[in-house]
Amino acid sequence: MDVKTLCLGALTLGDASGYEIKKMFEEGPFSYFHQAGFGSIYPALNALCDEGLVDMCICAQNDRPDKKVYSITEKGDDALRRKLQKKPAADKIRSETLVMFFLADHLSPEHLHKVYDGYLEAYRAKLQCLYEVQKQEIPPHRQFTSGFGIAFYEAAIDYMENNRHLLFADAEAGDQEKAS
Amino acid sequence: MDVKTLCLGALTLGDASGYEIKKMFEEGPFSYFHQAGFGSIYPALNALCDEGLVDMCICAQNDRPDKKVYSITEKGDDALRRKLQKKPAADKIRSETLVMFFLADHLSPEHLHKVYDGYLEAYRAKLQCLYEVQKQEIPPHRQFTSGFGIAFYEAAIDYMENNRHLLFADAEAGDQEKAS
DNA sequence: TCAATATATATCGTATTGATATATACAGGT
DNA sequence: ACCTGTATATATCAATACGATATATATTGA
Repeated sequence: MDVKTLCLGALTLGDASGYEIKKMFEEGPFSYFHQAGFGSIYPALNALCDEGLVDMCICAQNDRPDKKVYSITEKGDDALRRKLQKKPAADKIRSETLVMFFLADHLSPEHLHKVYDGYLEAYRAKLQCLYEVQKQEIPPHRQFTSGFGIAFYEAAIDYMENNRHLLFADAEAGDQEKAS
Repeated sequence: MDVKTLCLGALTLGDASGYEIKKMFEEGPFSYFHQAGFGSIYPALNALCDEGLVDMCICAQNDRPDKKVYSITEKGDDALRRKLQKKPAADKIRSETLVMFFLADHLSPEHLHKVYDGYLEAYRAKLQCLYEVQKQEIPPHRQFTSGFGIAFYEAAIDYMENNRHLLFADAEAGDQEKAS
């Protein structure tokens, strides 16, 4: 699924600028199952415009820089439906933090603690974002999607809190030896 | 975290060929938190070899094609430790399936059912892989890591089974109208 | 014998990432 | 008044990664 398809999907929620689409991936409804950066969103929107799948109009703002607002066309909606009719690719997860946990014996205990604390905090923040999303009135299939994210984050936070000792077992064994 | 670092990390578990490293990402211990394809693994191993971070020896096999077995050097282990001492980037999840669920109103009910069934099945298979990993004798910090994956997959499967009705709510409302 | 599958490496065009540049506007400190 | 930092907003580009394809050997089952 390329960024062009993702942008079309984002625009089915309403007209938006490239910057606003980026925020949907950063802290909005898409944030826990996909992401895209400016370097792929802006070229994608330009390409979609050239293909007639979205319309663009420049919107002047008083208190902020001007923005380009995009809206999906009927042709764009058809193209999106065609692209979504395919078999989805397998999920791709890339967690540098879990790589570090997996190789914890190659990290200093201080760094490992910092990484653990930062990860828990990031997950709690993400969970709060999702609670906000689900407060709004949304159709059932999107309740399902944001509920999925909530279930995932809650399980992850719960697991981390209750199994902390496994991760720090080696370091704490070292501490005990020092103390005795 | 680039593929070179990931390959170094994989080689801390023991000597391996490029093909074997790929399998670690596909169904092995790395499979639920990172992935890499041949197109990045083979060039990465060649680069690591040129830099002296891994050694390579060609291993002739009777019943299979020859393979190139790589092993991490002391210099490679130092380089890995240095790279792991940095702050990890935020997790990146890309799930085409969840994009489809989010845009379920743009899918045919038949396709949506197929995608749902396929996703559940894939998650159950992944969970079985992780149960196998955890059966083996592994140090506590790696029990933590595979346990994290198990907690995630169990929560996801549980959520999907218990909230199915939300995803298919629109389609079933349509069915009821037809039936009445 | 033929087709399919698993093992094994390699390459290449395309797409994405991540960093950087540019610019406007507002808020807060000195 | 001036400087810094932050938020908004768009754009570009080199380095990297992806995904498809090609090639080759060996085993298994029809």
